[in-house]
Amino acid sequence: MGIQERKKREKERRRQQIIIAAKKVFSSKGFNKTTMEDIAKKAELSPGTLYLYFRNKDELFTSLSMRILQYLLIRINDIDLKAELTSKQLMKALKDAFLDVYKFDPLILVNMFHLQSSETLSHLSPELLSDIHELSNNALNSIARIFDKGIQNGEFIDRAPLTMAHIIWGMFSGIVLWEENKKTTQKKGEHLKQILETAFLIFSRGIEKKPQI
Amino acid sequence: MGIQERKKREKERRRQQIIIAAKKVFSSKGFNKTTMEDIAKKAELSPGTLYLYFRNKDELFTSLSMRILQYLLIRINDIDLKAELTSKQLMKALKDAFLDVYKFDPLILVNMFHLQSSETLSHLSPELLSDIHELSNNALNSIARIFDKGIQNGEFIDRAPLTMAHIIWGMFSGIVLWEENKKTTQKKGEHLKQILETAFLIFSRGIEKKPQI
Amino acid sequence: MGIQERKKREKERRRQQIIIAAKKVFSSKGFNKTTMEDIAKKAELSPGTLYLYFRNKDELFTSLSMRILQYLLIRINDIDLKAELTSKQLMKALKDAFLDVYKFDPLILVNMFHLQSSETLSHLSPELLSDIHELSNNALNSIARIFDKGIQNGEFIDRAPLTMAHIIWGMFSGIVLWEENKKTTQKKGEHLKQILETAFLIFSRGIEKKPQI
Amino acid sequence: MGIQERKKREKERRRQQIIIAAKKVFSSKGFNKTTMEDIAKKAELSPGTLYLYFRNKDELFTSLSMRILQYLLIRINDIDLKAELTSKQLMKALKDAFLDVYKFDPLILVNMFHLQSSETLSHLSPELLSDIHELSNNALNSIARIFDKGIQNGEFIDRAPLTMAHIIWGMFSGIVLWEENKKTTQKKGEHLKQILETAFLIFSRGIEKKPQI
DNA sequence: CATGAATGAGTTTTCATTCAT
DNA sequence: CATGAATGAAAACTCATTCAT
Repeated sequence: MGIQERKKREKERRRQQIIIAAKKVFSSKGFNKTTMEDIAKKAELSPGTLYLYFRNKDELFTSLSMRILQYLLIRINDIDLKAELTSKQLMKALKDAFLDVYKFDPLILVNMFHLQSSETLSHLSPELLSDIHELSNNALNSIARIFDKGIQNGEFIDRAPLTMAHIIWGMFSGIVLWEENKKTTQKKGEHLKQILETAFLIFSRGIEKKPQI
Repeated sequence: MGIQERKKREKERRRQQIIIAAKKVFSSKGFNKTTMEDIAKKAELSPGTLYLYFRNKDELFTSLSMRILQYLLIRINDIDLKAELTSKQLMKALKDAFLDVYKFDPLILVNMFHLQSSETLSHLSPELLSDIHELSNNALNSIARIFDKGIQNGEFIDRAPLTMAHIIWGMFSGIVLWEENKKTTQKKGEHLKQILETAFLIFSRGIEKKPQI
Repeated sequence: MGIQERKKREKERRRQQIIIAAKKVFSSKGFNKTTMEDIAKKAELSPGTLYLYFRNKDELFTSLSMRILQYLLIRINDIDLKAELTSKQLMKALKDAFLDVYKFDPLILVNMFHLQSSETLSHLSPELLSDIHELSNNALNSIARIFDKGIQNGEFIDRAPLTMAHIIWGMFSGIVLWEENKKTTQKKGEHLKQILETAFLIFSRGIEKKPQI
Repeated sequence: MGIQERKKREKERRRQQIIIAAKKVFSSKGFNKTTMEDIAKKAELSPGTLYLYFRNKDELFTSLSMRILQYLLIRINDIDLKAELTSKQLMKALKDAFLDVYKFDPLILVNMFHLQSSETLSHLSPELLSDIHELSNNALNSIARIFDKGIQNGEFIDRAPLTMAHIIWGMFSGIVLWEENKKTTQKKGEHLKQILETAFLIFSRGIEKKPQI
């Protein structure tokens, strides 16, 4: 059984290797221009091997997107709700989590939006599909719990916490996408971190009953 | 010259026809999976004809994005700053403008984010490229002017108005993207209008010095 | 409408061109080793063009098989039942038809047996599938009618005419396959025409109530 | 040497295991679409193991065909020519032998006809090739001897007995192939046993000088 | 002996684009 | 202007076979 487990771990490691290679190619070539052969070369594997770990190209790219969701989920869950953090402190922690997600991989967010076509979806295995749903729902629910705490406290305005979660995630990813976009099209772009800081400030003030500053 | 003008108008109309067809196909198949033939079929034209109106596929898709920016710009510019509107009323008008943009075309927004892949942009003609930049800058500047008024008034917190414009646009498009995404992947999705209303509420409270409610 | 019709005819002609090229390649390289590119080259077309006329490789090869069934059907239907032919003469005509089918294309018969796997079938369009069924059923029914005449006459033994049709077709194709097989494996093989003559003699005697010779 | 023999027996048993698995996969997927991995999976072995027992794919498939020839040969040779059987009785025995071959393995017959593609045969080892030839020649010669007896008796018409053997084998295998084919493509098909009975009746009458019934 | 991950050449298939009509 | 058949380069994907463990 030790052997079986080790093999499983190794298989998973290989998958991650490929995903990392794919991410690198994707970052430099863009989604459309990235071929399976490019990825194979970067991963120092043969094209055929990729298909031992991913059913098809769409599934490989989808797995890429899942990594960022997984990372977000981990970071969110790290924000310990049990500890005696004030809502203010929780919001700060949430902001940091999001900024880390961005640092983790600015371009992978872009990739996530390729998931939305039903054409792509139809190429995915049902398991992968439900994994994605579970992941994103978990992440949003975790965020919602943070807001809920503030609402219970009487510190936040009384709106559906899940809706708030959707808004903060939408705001975050929208800003990142838009600014990455600007960066490539106009070769400038405000300093993104600065924009995100302001965005989170506005959001925080927006949900607090008695915002200061 | 009357003839020339009519011809020009007709040419423009045909372009719009194609853009509309492209948008429809794109929304059901996704950017990557949409082929020129798909679009030609939907527009009831031959593939070759598409190339009489658009230099190549990338240019066609870019034109798609420009429509929404154009529409947004028109709606924003309709908000008359000279009139005796309070900042509150201006924010309300801004919200309505965004909601109209969404109603105008929920799916085309998604398309806009495909522009950012640098490989697409490198195929565009310089004119088209600068058109896009001008459009989006104009729109953002118009929004920024609204915020600026509120800041001058002392009603809004004192942050760079252009940054605020970026944030509201990012938030808006991010939420729309995310929810449209949910709709296709999970076949459900909160009622988007509701989410946007809450989002604008939070944003408004977030930038007001003394938020009520 | 004249134009439309001409185009349709030309399209059909092109299809036939491709089928003929495919047949040639198939005959010299064997089914498994024949690639789409081989066929394209032989037809002096590009690989992509093949896919304008056939959905995929299986469909192209299936169309190949249909030609022989079509040819058989034509030849069978040429045998005029109304004419004052004796059963004996009808059998002679039938034999000649089969020998012509063989001369038309000895190897294509082999190809027909690739149709039988459900895996292949699943790649075919439903229309093509039903075309095949219709064709083969028509051919068998036509043959059966010939036998029926002899049975009504009292010249043939009284067995289900359709069963007889199945038997003569099975006998014919089985012998052809087997001998073609021998030819390639053993580089010899009885003279096929001779064997078929004897086979038809035996069959004829077998169904006649009072066989001579 | 007892050990050696046991090892040899075990090796042979394993070969048979693989052949049986191959046959199952082959019958559902067809010759061309069957992969070595499919077979390995069905045999609950790894792909590599297959190559310990068979030089390559073609050799594996050829071995499949040999089984049925071996079985046919055994059954034919069981028909004891020395015993005081009339030609009629011999024909009956022959028919039973064929029906048994069919019952033994209806699908493997199909496989035999894939041997004929010359590209497959060129990959075979010379030993295997001559084994096949020997087997099939033996079987046909045995059948021919039965016919010869009837000819000598004056009961059968005077045609080359080997030709007759080819015809009966072709007829038999052709009918089986055709009907199996029908079964998979049309999901119906006359009852095969009935057709074969009629076929043998017709054949018997066809070769008898004075057919009854 | 057995494994099964890896290979990589070979194949099918796609699709933006062109061009003769 | 409009067509749509044809292109062909480029891409995705397959699978018989090998080999280190």
